[in-house]
Amino acid sequence: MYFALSVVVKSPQHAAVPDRPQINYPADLPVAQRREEIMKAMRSHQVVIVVGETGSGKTTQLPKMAYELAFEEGKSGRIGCTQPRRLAAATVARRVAVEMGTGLGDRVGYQVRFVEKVQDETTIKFMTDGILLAETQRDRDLRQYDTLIIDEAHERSLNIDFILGYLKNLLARRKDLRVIASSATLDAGMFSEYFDDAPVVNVEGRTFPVEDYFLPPDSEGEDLSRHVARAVQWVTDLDDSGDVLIFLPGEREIRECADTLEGKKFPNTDILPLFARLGLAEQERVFNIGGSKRRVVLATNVAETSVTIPGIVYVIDSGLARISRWNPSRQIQRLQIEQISQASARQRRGRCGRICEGVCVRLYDEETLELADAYTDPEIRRSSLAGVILRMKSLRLPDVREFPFLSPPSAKAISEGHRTLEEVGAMEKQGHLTRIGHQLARLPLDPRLGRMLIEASKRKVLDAVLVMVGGMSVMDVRERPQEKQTEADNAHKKFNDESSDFLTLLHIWSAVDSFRDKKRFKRNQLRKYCKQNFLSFRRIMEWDQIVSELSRLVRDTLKVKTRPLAADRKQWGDEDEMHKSLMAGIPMQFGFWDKEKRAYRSTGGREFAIFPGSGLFGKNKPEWLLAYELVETTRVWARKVANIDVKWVEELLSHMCRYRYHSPHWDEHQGAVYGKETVICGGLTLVDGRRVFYGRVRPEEAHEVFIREAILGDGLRTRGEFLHRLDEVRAEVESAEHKLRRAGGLWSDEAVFDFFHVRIPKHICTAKAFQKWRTTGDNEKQLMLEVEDCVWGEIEDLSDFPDCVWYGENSYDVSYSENPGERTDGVVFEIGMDQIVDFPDYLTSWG
DNA sequence: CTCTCCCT
Repeated sequence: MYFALSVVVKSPQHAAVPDRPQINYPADLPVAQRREEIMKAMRSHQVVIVVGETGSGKTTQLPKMAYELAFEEGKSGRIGCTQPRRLAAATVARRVAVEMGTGLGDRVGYQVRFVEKVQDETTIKFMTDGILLAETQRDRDLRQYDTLIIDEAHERSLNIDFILGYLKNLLARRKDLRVIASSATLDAGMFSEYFDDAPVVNVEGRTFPVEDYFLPPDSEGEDLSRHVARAVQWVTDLDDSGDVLIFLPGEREIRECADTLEGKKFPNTDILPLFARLGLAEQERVFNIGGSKRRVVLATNVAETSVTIPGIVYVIDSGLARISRWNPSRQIQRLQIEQISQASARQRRGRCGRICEGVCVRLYDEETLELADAYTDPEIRRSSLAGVILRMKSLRLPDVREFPFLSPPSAKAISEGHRTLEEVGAMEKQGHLTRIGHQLARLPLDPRLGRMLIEASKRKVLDAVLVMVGGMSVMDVRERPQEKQTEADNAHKKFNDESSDFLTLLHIWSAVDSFRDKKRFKRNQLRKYCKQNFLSFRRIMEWDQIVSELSRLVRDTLKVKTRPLAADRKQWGDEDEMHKSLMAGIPMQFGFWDKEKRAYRSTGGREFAIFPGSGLFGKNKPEWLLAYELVETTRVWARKVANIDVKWVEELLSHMCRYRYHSPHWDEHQGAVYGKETVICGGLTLVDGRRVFYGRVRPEEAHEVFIREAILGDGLRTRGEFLHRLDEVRAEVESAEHKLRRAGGLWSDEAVFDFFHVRIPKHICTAKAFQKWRTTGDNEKQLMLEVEDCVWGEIEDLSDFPDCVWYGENSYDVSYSENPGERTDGVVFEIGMDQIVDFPDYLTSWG
């Protein structure tokens, strides 16, 4: 039931434009009925907001309207239509191509990662929003487009928010550009206000009514699976044939609920789990409708947006979802179960009522729904901003804080993004991109992963690290079906590397690689191998494509050639160098096993445990680990780890280490000043009290210790003439002290220290260097000190304190000492036995 | 002793 709209080609001067195909709008689509209104709004405004629920047909019909309008205005540029997901971009393009009667890739085309079906004459181009974003790097004004349609804007992904902000700026520069933001959200006011009161066109969905029921947990505090079972029973009592879709937060809950439901033995029922990590075959079971059994699908959020399950009559909503939130100050991704927003609840409810009237059973009460957030926080408020900031810098956009984001990110998140970029050497303190930063901006990777590649190229281990980085950027290729967990674990064991999950990736790669004939995979054999070994064929293919793409880009941006990873491990390259390369991207992601705490302690006071999916899980804990990604669920898990040598941290991160030096002392045997060194990085002690040659690290302090302990403390093995002089002077001063009854009151170590300090060159702190200097030229002469050099101020007249007293013909030696309380305290005359008789009495009272 | 979902 289609009806054709006759359209008149207005102006013949655009005859050069290719033949215009007749544009038909399926009349049963609500959006077709709003065509006039939408086109009118587009004629009079640069930006139009179209709000339409699923089934309104906006995704397929808006591009055609924009095409019609562009033709009417004689524009020849493209209409770009973005989609959040690759599959959607491809399938929508195919549909629209059919509706417009052209081949895919001709007038209507699409581009997603790895696939480009676009030619010069392509006028309507569907693409993922990531592709459009990438195009801003090559063409800042997006000149190829006259119109851009941003679909599913309500999803508020990082890409969408960035594109909206970018377009807001671009619209001022390009008055000819037309933008349509299309959203399923009721709150179009926000978008409208954002785009300076852009008109909003509402299009109703083509859906059947859905009844709502609230079935909160019973007063006993029943657990989720019993609660779900009760809801399924409730639905079954109503109708035992309509298919049911149940929204649960995660795989574990799905598994538990599946077990409980199986136990209840509902008649004629298939229990089908559905989540993104599920193997292809198991996912496909969800799409096979028309069987005789009633299907109960237990799904995560995949079923909310990404996967549309046909034939659903009943939705059971647990009201829960795992939501990822990046904690910028701890640099940990939290993945906790949360109450979903009202918008998300509405989306889940909308998954039924598409083929007939539906029922939505909510496992919470009405008040909970009313109290829930209106919208899920947009992704930009929940993610690390390093990548976004890098991209903005590379596009030479103004500061992040001034960028017109729909929801501006927090100051904390912004500064963390900057810090991360600085950490990997992409940005200087002042905020300028470095050479590395510019290179990273050209790689379709998280900046941290890109940094690993750059480092690997320097360290000559690029081929291996390319495979590792590719493996880290795809979902785990290992599959672990519920029924065959131990079987899968056993199959995976042969890939496990005992010290590194990153090497495990290489082991898997090289196993898969053997199914290549030259460059191409022998697909059938590989598929069989994957099945036998519990690997995901699809994700392996994706991995392979990413590695090829990256090696091409690395060749262009880093000007380095790559080669396929060798079959023989011995030719992979230096494994230490590989791990050092990884560390360049995730410098602060290491930790050590704290035996007492029984946990890994990481930088910034963080703690983590090895994720059970790691090959290092349950083994004797390596002392130092490198951890890619910390995720907090039931506890903080490190997903992929490798054993590292703590020395690497110091070697690579000396600029982030704090070095503390203490206990310098003169080592007479070595003839040098040694001390202790403690190295701390991110609050972790890497090295505690390592002996260090002090002259290297603290030359001034070492020089002082040398003077005090080697010279003043008599610690030199080769004593020069000046030291004998020192001894003499010291004795002289000491004697004066006794005469004056001022022990220690004249001699000043500090004065002597100063004497040597100004005369001995600053760099000298070893016996050898000193000896060389002292024996050169007249240097030693400078060191011959006098009494005046060793005392504070002037010495009083000592003529009243003779060392020898004459009486008649006899001379008596006199010594002085200050030993209060002792017999030797005071003046001592040395009188020979033969002299006693002549010793004058008055002398003893002298003084 | 286990973790939502996309994208360049």
